Amino acid sequence: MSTPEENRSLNFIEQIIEDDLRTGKNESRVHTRFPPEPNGYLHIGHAKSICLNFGLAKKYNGLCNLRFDDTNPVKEEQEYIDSIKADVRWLGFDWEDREFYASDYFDQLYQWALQMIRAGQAYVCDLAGDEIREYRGTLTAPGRNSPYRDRSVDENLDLFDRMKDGEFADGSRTLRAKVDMASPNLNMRDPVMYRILHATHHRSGDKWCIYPMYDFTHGQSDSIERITHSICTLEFENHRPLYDWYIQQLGIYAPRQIEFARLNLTYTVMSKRKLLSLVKEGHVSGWDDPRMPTICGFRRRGYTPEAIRNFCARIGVAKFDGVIEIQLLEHCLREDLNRRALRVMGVLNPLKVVIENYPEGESEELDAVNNPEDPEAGTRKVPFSRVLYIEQDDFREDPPKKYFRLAPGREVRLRYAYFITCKDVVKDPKTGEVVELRCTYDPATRGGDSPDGRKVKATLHWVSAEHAVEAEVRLYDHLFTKENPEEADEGQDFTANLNPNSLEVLPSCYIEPSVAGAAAESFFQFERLGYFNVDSDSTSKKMVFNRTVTLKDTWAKIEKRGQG
RNA sequence: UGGGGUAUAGUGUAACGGCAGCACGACUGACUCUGGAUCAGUUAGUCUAGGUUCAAAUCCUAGUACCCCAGCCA
Repeated sequence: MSTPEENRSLNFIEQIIEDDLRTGKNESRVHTRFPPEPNGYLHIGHAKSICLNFGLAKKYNGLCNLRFDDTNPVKEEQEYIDSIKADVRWLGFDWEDREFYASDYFDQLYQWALQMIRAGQAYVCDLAGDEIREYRGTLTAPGRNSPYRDRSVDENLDLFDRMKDGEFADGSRTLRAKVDMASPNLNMRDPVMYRILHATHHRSGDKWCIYPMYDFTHGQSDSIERITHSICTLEFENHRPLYDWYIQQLGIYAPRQIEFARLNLTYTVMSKRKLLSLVKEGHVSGWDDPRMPTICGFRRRGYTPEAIRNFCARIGVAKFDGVIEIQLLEHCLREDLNRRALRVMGVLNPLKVVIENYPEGESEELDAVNNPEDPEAGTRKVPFSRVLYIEQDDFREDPPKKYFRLAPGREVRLRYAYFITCKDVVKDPKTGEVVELRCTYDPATRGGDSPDGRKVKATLHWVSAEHAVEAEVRLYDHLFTKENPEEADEGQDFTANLNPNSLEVLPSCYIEPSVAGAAAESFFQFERLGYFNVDSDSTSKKMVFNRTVTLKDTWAKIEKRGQG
């Protein structure tokens, strides 16, 4: 038995594995697998499973397979297989040559079905779908045996053969395991092993018109691949007795199924069915819409694989079915991006600033550091001239208490440039809106420090109007307004909780010229505005940036507190 | 009136009969050419009721709450 010291900080799966390793089970091998059904794109919940399965294999010097659980041809497509492989790779995992398909086991599975028929453990059932349901009984009442349960082996063999040969219509017959119609576990009440499906499979084509069910496939696939620990989510707990039963009847290598709680995140949904409907009903632009919790959605949004992997490591693995706050994921991203994102200056909502005492038609270049946290990131030149843009939020005509930024008569620093003082405010005569600031600069403060030791309370980011890159910026908010959109009001569609303000497009933003030509999916922190990612999917002529995540905004907090 | 699971600060996760710890969040303060970051600090927890024990989150008993299962989906 294990001692507490050895087990400290291991999750429950690691404890099982280490116990197995100690007792020499499975020849002391660790072999896991990630087994998606190719019927949709991978989401952040799959990332948890991927990190777990590949992570465990790596930690214990084992292997992890990629296996497509493709036993239902009507839902599966090659497009999904391709996206799944791309997403797993992007996350940073490698299945090497171990890319498997349950459909490659169809022949073997068929032989095993024959073996069970011969052993009197399986029979062809002529009951229709609703009849099977009726015979199954309910949660509290036992089921009844099918009238076809006692067919002879020969008749079963003959019928099953003819099922395979396409003699019968979809739904007219099934192959069922003879287990126990009175079992309290409904999965054991003579589960269907094979159904008739005259459908073209994305890989095996029209070779088969009968397809094995999940339960008759998964454990055997694990067994064939000699998986030691078959890790799946909690809803399969009720299937474990069947998983074990098939393997025992067949007398084949027995992997161990272990269940853990799937990931739930606040302000989003995770079920493939719901994500599919968001795509199909046009609530989002596609599976890779930056608001989607899909892996490719997060990628386009500007999440890094490192951040997602780190997130998966932090949330841990347990059997408690809870909900993780999205703030933790955002924290992991900020943590990563803060280290690596280049800082550039950008203005989302421009306010024109004219430096009255700066000569017209002239400009100069100033040195700016690329990342204050990383000296190796170096410096760059930023052009300065008479007409600039600053952020509208950085000026208040009538500043509230504790507001340190620009206001009439006030002096602030333009980052890496000069101290400026606001002398005058120009308003639109019709709307009264502030449209321009007239300022003066102090040439002695070049670079951002005053030789006389004068201090300013705020530092603003800015861009030179004539040099700036015009860009389109997309600001994203949570996809749903509710923390748990699944808990929609009784009978209400979950889409009722979609956030109508989840996407805001700012068409006329100005970014300093150093970003020009930046590669897609590179990221920046626009000083104080958040982290941004160059969008790879842009059809606009301008550069398009997605805001990946905001910085923590202390001013918003101060303001809020003032009101409260 | 069935079966299978799960309960530890707001959230997630440790502690495996011996000081309830960590992270995120929230709140204070320091520092700062980003009101960011960083640093320091504060906050807050064992589902309930009994029992065993010198000692219980942990073992026992009885409850309670929540999740999953009646697809020819996975």
